[in-house]
Amino acid sequence: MRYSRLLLPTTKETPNDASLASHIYLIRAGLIQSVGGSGLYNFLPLGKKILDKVRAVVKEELDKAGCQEVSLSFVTPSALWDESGRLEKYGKELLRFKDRKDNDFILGPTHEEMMVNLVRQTVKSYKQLPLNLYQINLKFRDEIRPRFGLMRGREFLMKDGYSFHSSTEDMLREFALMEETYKKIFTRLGLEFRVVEADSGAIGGSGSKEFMVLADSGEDTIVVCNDCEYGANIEAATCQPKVYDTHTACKTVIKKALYDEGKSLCVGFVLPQDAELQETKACNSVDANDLIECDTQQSPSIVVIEETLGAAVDPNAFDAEEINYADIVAVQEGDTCAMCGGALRYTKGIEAGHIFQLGTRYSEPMGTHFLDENGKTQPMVMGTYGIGVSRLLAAIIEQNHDDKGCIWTKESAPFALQIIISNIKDDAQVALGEKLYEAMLSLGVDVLLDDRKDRFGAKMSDYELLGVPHAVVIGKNLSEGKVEFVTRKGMSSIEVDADGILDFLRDTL
RNA sequence: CGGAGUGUAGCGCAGUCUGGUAGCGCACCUGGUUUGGGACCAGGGGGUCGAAGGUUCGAGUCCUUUCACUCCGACCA
Repeated sequence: MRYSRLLLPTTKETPNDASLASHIYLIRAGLIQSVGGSGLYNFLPLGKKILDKVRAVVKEELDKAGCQEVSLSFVTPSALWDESGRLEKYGKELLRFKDRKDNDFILGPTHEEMMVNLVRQTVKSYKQLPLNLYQINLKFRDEIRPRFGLMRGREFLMKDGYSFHSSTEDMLREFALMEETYKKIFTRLGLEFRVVEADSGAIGGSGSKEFMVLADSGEDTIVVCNDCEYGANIEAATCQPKVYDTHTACKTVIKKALYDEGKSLCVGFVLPQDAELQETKACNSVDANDLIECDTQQSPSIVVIEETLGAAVDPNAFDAEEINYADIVAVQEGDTCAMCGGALRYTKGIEAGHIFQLGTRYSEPMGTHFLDENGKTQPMVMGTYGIGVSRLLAAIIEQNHDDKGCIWTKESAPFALQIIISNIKDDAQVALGEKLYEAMLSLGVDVLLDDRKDRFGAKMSDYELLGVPHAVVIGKNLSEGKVEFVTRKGMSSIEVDADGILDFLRDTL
C-alpha cells in the first residue's frame, strides 16, 4: 500500500473526551472515528484491517478446536427473550423497538436465545451432539455510560460461541478445551493475561472464568495470589475464612433488592465492622437483579449474615422474615489465599473473554431437548464462550504503547513493514524506496510505502503513531550508501548498507 | 438515575457578562520556498452559532422550553 493513497487521517490533537491511551491513539492514528459521541465508532481502513486480523486469529483457533461459524440475525424478536425470561432481567441495556407491524424487536446484546432457537429446530438426536457454534458479529448494548473508546462502546464486535452437549461431563470437557483455545488466542495476539474465576452475571449458569488482559487502566479489580496460580474477579474472589467470636464488632448494611416485575425487598447485610460488602456477592445471595441504595431506614424483611461470622452473631437479634448465611464480604489485599496460604493482592484487568458453564439454564425454559440412547427426552447441557473482539484492539494498545503512539504486536499489526522515503524530491531515495517496495510485495510482505510529499518529521511522527513493528528509513545517509532499519518497540535503529537491505529484510522479517 | 459541565467550520476553542459585519489555531485548496523530527510566505474555500418559541428596529449574546453530548459514582465482552 502507498501512504499517498491511504485514508489515514492522523491528528496532532487529542480528542478532549479521551483519557485512555487506547482511545487517544485509535483516534489520533486515524483508525477509528467517533460518530456523534456516545459509544458509536466508524472503523477507517486500517482500523478495519487490524480488526480483521484479530478476528482472523480468533476464527483460526476456534476452527482448529472444531467450532463452526454461523451468522445470526442482528435484529432479534423480543418473543425469544420472553421465553428465556431475560427480557426483564437484562433491563434497559436492551435496545427495543417496533417494526411497521408493531412487532417487538431488540438489537442483540448476546445471542443465547437465537442460538438455542437455531439448535432446537435442527438438532433432535444425541447422535448430532456435541456441537459448538459461534459467530463474530456486531452486538449492541445500550450502556448506561459508554466511555473509553472501543473499550466500552455501545456497538461492538464480539465473538460469541455456544456449545450443546448430551451430558454435563461432555460440557466440562468442552469448557476445558475452550479455556485452552482462548489461551492460544490471547498468546498469539501477544497479550499478557490471566484466567480468573468470575461471577456469572446476567447470563447465568454455574462455573465461569474470565480472561483478563492485565493493564492498569482495566475496569475490573482482580485478586491474585503472590505464591500460586489463584486468580479471581473481586466479585467472585474467596480467601481463607477468618475467625470471629461474639466480641467481633459488626455492622448492618441496608440495601433495596430489585426483582422482576418491579418487585423489591429491603435486605440487611450483616458483616464485620472492618469488612467491606461485595455488592455482586450480596446481590447473588438474595437472587436479586440489582441492589440499590435504600432511602428509608425501614427494618429489613431479609437478613443475610456473612457466613464466616457463624455463631459470633445471634440470629434472634434480628426481626426479619428470613435469615440466611452467605459469603458477602469483599476480599482485601493481604488476605490469605485459600489454595496455598500465600498473600493475596489486587491488580487491574480488562475483561477480554468470558467462558460459562450454562447447564440447562436456557435449554430447559426454551425447550431445547434431544432424544438420548434410550429414546428419552433430555434437555441439552450448554456452555457459552465470549471474546470482545473490538475491545481487544483497545486492550492490545493499553499493553503495547509509549508516549508517541501504538506498538502493534506481530499478529495484530496493520503492516509488517513501513518504508519511509525521507525526501520525495531526492531521486535516489525514491528509486530505492520503489525498488524495495516492489521487492517486498513480490515476497508477500505486507508493506506500506510512505511516498508522501511531507517533511521527515511529519513522516516519523506518523510512523510512531501508527506503530508498524519495523521501518526502513531511506534518508540522507543514502549518499554514503546507508539506510536505517528501525524497530518501533524502543525506537532502536541500526544502519544497514543500502546494497544489502533486501537480504537483511529477507532474513529479519 | 444522582452530582458537575459543555453545545459556535472536520477537530480544538474564543466571542455570550455589557445585543449591532461570524472569529482564532489545526486540518483543507492554489502558488512559491523548504526537506533528518509535525517548516515558512502569500492567497483561498468552508457556519441552520444544538433545536423550538419569545423579547427587540436588530439575538451566537437576553427570556422560556427542549434535545444532545462530556466528566465523576451504581451495569457489562
